[in-house]
Amino acid sequence: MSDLVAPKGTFDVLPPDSARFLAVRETLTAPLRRAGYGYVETPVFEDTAVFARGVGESTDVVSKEMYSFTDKGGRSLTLRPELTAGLMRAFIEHRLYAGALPVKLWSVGSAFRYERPQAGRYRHFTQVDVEALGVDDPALDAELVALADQGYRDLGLTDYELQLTSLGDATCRPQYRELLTDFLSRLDLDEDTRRRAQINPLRVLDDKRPDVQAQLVDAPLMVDHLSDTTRAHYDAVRQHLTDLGVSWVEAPRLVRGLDYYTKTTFEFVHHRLGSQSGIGGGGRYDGLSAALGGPDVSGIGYAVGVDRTILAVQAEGLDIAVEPGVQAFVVPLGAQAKSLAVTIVGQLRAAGVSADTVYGDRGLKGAMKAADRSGAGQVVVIGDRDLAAGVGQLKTMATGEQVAVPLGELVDRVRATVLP
RNA sequence: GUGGGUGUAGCUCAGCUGGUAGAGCGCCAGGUUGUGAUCCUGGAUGUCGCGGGUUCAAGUCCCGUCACUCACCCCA
Repeated sequence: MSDLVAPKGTFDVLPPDSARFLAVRETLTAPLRRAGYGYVETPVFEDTAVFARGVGESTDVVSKEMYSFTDKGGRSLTLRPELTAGLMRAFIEHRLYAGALPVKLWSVGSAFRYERPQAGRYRHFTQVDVEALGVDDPALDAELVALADQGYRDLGLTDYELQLTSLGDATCRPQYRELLTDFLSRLDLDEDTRRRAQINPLRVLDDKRPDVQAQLVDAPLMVDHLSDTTRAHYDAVRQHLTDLGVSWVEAPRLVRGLDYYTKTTFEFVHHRLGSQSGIGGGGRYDGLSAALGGPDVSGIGYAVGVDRTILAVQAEGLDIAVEPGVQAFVVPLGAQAKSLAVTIVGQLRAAGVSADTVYGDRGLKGAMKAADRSGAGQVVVIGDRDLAAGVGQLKTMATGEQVAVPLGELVDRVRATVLP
């Protein structure tokens, strides 16, 4: 084998599995298009400052997981570790905030983080990203959450839950943070955790270790210390979700690793995925636009991990999008028939029928085997004997029946049989 | 960054206490010089992850290394 392999933590998506990848991406994004969200593409790399200022210097993502490099012009660029900051940068750069609000956008694409690979965690992964910018309305929070949920349900997923909480805002979070810091300072924690408590005390709350959790049972929770406006916002979001028929569980210890989240915060957790169980998540962010030099507007968004969602689909045994193959196949015998076969295949395709033929030297048996594998229901066999008679043999694979059809009528006949 | 497991054919894996590499599936061909999916027969494909050591002899034992994988951490 060659010593050239896909980089650590990356993988290739190949047929037939790639059909599942396309189908999942399509199903997850269809609800967004139905809800009036517009498609956006932004660069895969951005000025490093977009993420440093947007995602937050204190986050693990920025402080140790970014693929940053200096280009030949001396610019510091970074492969995007998530899509939200780049979309927000575009929102500001093109002054979309000056138009009708909210601005509803979606995107899908690659993101990169330098992490230790694990089940469901890759250095290159694909996210569907959705943002509704410029309006702070709990109904909009609920819409986004419901759209994410709809995507999962359309895939047939059932063994997951929506975890929901509120992270407060600029007025109540600092107060709560002090309370929590004070509480944590009295606990018996290892040095790593202590350091984490200083950088972002909220993150200690979702530590998975039992001994840590045991100490946290009496920890103060953000939801108990929300300001009146934040409380009202959160209550309204939950009421809207109920009205939309979306179920959730309260997750007062839910934390997000990105600094910009405020108020509504949520995560979809799948139950059969091992430790990387979050298949999507997001929340509202009040400070992100301003942090990137834009106007002080609020926004809400979420990201769905396409790769993890595929793992969830497989874990639930949902057989999505088996490769359909082609509808028709042409088997030529001899050089003369071969050029006719190429022509017929071209005509079939132009007529909207998916079709294929054999390439390379194959005997009839091998060619029929290829026809079988192609999934074609209708197979045209043309040999010298048929050419002399001016016909092709049209075979229905399921029944084995075969009839002679005049060459001039073959394409129409196949199309009539195959297309509704 | 820390810890556990695993590396043998395209895939899934077997290979006992060291004796010179196998099965099933898949692929190709023949049986059927004009017919697939079944059946029968045959064939191709391996630096046994890599490097070093012990030994007459290493897939097997020892050391190192890399990769994959799972968990912590982190998060989609």
